[in-house]
Amino acid sequence: MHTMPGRITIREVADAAGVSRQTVSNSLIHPERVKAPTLERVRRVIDELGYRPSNAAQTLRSQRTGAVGFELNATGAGHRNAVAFPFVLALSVHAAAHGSHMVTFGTHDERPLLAGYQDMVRGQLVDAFILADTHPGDPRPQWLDDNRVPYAAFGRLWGRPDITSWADVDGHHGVGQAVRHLLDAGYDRIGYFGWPAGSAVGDDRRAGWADELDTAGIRPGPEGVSSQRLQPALEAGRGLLDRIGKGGAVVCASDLLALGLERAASERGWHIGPDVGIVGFDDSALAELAGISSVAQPLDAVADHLLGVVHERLAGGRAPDTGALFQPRLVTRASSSRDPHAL
Amino acid sequence: MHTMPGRITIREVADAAGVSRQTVSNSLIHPERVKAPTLERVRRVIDELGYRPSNAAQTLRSQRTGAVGFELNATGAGHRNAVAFPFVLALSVHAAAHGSHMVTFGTHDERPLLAGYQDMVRGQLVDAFILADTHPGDPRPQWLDDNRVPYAAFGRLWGRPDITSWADVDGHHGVGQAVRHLLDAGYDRIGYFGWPAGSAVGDDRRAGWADELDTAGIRPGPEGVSSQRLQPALEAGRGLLDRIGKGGAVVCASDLLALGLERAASERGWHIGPDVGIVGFDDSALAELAGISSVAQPLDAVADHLLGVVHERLAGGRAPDTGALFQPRLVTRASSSRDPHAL
DNA sequence: AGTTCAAATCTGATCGTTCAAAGTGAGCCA
DNA sequence: TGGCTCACTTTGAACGATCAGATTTGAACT
Repeated sequence: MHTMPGRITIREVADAAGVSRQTVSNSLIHPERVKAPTLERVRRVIDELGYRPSNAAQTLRSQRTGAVGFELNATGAGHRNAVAFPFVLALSVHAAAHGSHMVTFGTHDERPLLAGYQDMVRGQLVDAFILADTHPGDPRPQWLDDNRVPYAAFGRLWGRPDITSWADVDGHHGVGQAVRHLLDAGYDRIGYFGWPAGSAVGDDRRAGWADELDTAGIRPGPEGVSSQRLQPALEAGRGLLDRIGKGGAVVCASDLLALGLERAASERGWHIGPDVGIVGFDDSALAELAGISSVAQPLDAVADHLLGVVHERLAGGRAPDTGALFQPRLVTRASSSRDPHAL
Repeated sequence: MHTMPGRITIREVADAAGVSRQTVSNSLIHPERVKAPTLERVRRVIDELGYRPSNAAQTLRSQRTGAVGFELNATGAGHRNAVAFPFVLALSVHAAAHGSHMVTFGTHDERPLLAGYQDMVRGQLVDAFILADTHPGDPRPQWLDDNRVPYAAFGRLWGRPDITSWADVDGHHGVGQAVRHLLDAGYDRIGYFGWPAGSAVGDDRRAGWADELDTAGIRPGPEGVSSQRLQPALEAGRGLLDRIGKGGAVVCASDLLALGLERAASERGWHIGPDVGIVGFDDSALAELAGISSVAQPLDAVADHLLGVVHERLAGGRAPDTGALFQPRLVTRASSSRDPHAL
């Protein structure tokens, strides 16, 4: 009856239901335009035949692909993709609710190939992009704006208030939460383990620590500094531990730094939690594995928001007046509890 | 002259170059059909206007989207996606060379929604799928085969020799390499730290250890067993260390187990490498961070191969006669060197 | 000049969907 | 009965590309 490799098209459905193509189309998109008995008949046929509208045909007609592009960079593997990976998962989950889907593309180079972004839009592969991990000096937002390529970015463009299509996580507040949590838990000195000054994200997090202690009327504890690698973090962590001493606690700028500190403590036989409190940042797999409390970024909310922003722009709306800041959530584990039995 | 929101279409290029649509099309797909001067003129116009063929139109015409779907599951985050994430990166990078791109979709449920796969094909969102992390009992391959949905899987279907669209990594051989490496490095006892017996992947890796030692004529060292979580691995690691003793080495079924063992050793002040050798499996970020030698899966080769398989099938070819097994590569770090100065 | 033939190029049809506009028929009122 | 409205449904055209088949071009040969 039907041709062998045949996809079910709207025409087959129309014929089987004894109506026109347009009525089938309406049954799906504007059901209120179709009389009840007809609607039901069409729906039954759609169900029976397993009809699904062709995305390609819809795209061609509407000039909208419904796809959002996302770059995965092969170079910054561990460091950059630690955020990008869970984030692309959140995007993929939430895209469905926005009637779209994610198209990922991988790049090798350190610097992104900007022209590639434009080609994908021109080739109607995607309508827009979500950028992850934008950082000061990232050329993408500026270039995409200049070239009218729609996008929304995860990460503030510090120092560029004119670029507003972003969402970010309030690290300042997140670290503040961590400090408060450690004070409540009974630690009497709260130190900070961060990155060298000068990075916008790092400075923001450190300020969250300093400000929260100031608010609480407590003297800042000792500070340690390390780059975002384990060995340096371990070494700097040793020195920091000497200055913190048992009974103190440390908020770290990242889970990696937290892990380095945790190792330094384990090395000298200290019990994490009872002897020294530790809180990391990002709530990555690292923190979960090592049982380290951490500040979790609300990736689902960020992903959902950014998808909303691009769809708004595609629907003709303008760029938002300002970026959106989301509040992170503290995930507590044994590393920030003085009670040795809390596992 | 040109309409405001206007995409550049093949027609605009044709008009600007003074040729027909078909000649433009030929210039891109069958350049040998176009006379040299014409070709050059068309190419110049394409360049000037920045023309890119509409993927939607091409898809509609050819009934082929050029997209390959990939599921990211939100539930098994740490555990399952540890493989899935680097793998989707490899897929995204290699898809370009196959003239296609990856479409990711996220699912919440533990069990995948099989009908969703079929819908995506019916809706012409993707032509086929790549599955990651297939495991015994995974319903997807069988179901996709039954429903004529093209796919290729990363991971053997142990015990189902009739399902052949897969590629996998030869864990047996990889562990064997690790054993040989440790022997060459001068460790005198080689133990194994694995998962409870019964998992196909785990048993395969363990056999690699036993067989390699057998070949070398050396008695198997002690064994430890733990589930794939850090705390149990740490505890089991303590016991295993007692039995291994200084001067021995351990091959682990995963980087996570390796990390647990490494902590157990650090705990008692042993130096990783000089006092006890450790090799993990997967070469994940974990291993890199902790400086643990590990067996790296050739994800690039696997991704490239699987994309080749699906495109072969889409081109009309049949399923391969047999799956493909790729050889992993040992990445050596300080954890498997007796020389304390090798960092 | 006329014929032949291959190379180069062009035209028409098509893929599946949706918008805009046109068509149909029942119900109502004068 | 004719005219009008309203609710529902259908038809034609368009989105942009490519294939198949038609047509033109030009060089070689009679």
